[in-house]
Amino acid sequence: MQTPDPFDIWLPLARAHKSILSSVEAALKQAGLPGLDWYDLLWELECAGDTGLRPFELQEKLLLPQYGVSRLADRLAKAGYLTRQECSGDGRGQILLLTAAGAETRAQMWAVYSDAMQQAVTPHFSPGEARRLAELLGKLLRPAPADKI
Amino acid sequence: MQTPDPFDIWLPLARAHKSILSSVEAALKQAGLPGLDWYDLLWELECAGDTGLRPFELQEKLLLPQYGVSRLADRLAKAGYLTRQECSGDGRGQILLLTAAGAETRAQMWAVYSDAMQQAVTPHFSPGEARRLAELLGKLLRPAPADKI
DNA sequence: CTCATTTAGATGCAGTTGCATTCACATCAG
DNA sequence: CTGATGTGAATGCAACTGCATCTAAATGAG
Repeated sequence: MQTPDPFDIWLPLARAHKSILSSVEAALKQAGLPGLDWYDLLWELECAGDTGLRPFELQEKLLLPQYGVSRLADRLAKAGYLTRQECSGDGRGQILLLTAAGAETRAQMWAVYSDAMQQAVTPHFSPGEARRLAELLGKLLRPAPADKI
Repeated sequence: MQTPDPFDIWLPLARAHKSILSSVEAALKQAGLPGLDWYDLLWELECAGDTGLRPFELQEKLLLPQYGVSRLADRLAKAGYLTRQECSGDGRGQILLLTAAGAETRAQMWAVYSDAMQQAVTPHFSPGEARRLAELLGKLLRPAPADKI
């Protein structure tokens, strides 16, 4: 029972990622909608509701660098999809809030996004395989079991 | 037995991809080496040997847009890692060939790349799980079974 | 309180990407 | 041969990214 080659996982994972991503991005562009980076931010803001989110919180949720969030938020604000509100209690900070236009756009994007994803992923698997794959991918995200490092 | 949600696969896949990718890129940068896009191209050229490769062939292998290959090749050429040779038989084309320096760099990169990948992936799985995951990811790449579309 | 350190966020600059266009050669119909 | 169409590759421009740095406010030691 020899150690398996991590590239047997990485190579198909990377290719699958690239190919799914580009098909979804193409569908969004085709529909005249923004890209997935915008979607992810809009979605997090929608989840956060009236409380909004601080940029540094988004940074963790979206796995983006600090300046990435700063500029992404700039663009979304310029598009009217979010507002920056002063942060009571921390003069350095700000709170990002979704606007109605932002929510609207997110909803439109969702229709396209979910449909494209459905087409890109579902046909390849039986329900059992899909469940198993989701489970195994999940293991990549959790911290590794201590005894295997 | 209802249809599974493709996002149960996509979300962990995307997160795993981003997190593995950034840890590997960080390791390469840390070692003062170029990024994975350079590696991929160098590797393909190495596989191609003396025959070399046409840019449009790399385009397919690397899933890059035409201008992406054109510019990536520019940079690699400027670094001395490949040479462009006139293509006998097609006056529009060219043949890209790996140089000794390119091969050397690819080898150095491989040491770092494979080690980082090992650390990022292996600890999360038993050998059986790894095999199964590789197999399932492979299914995402092959054309979908006709009866499931 | 005062000064040093840390944290939230913005930004200038250089390098990279996406898009559309351009150029050059190839191919093919007539 | 001649012009129309197709294909391989480069490039100008605008948008985006990474990096390093910068400002302002918070925190914390003395």
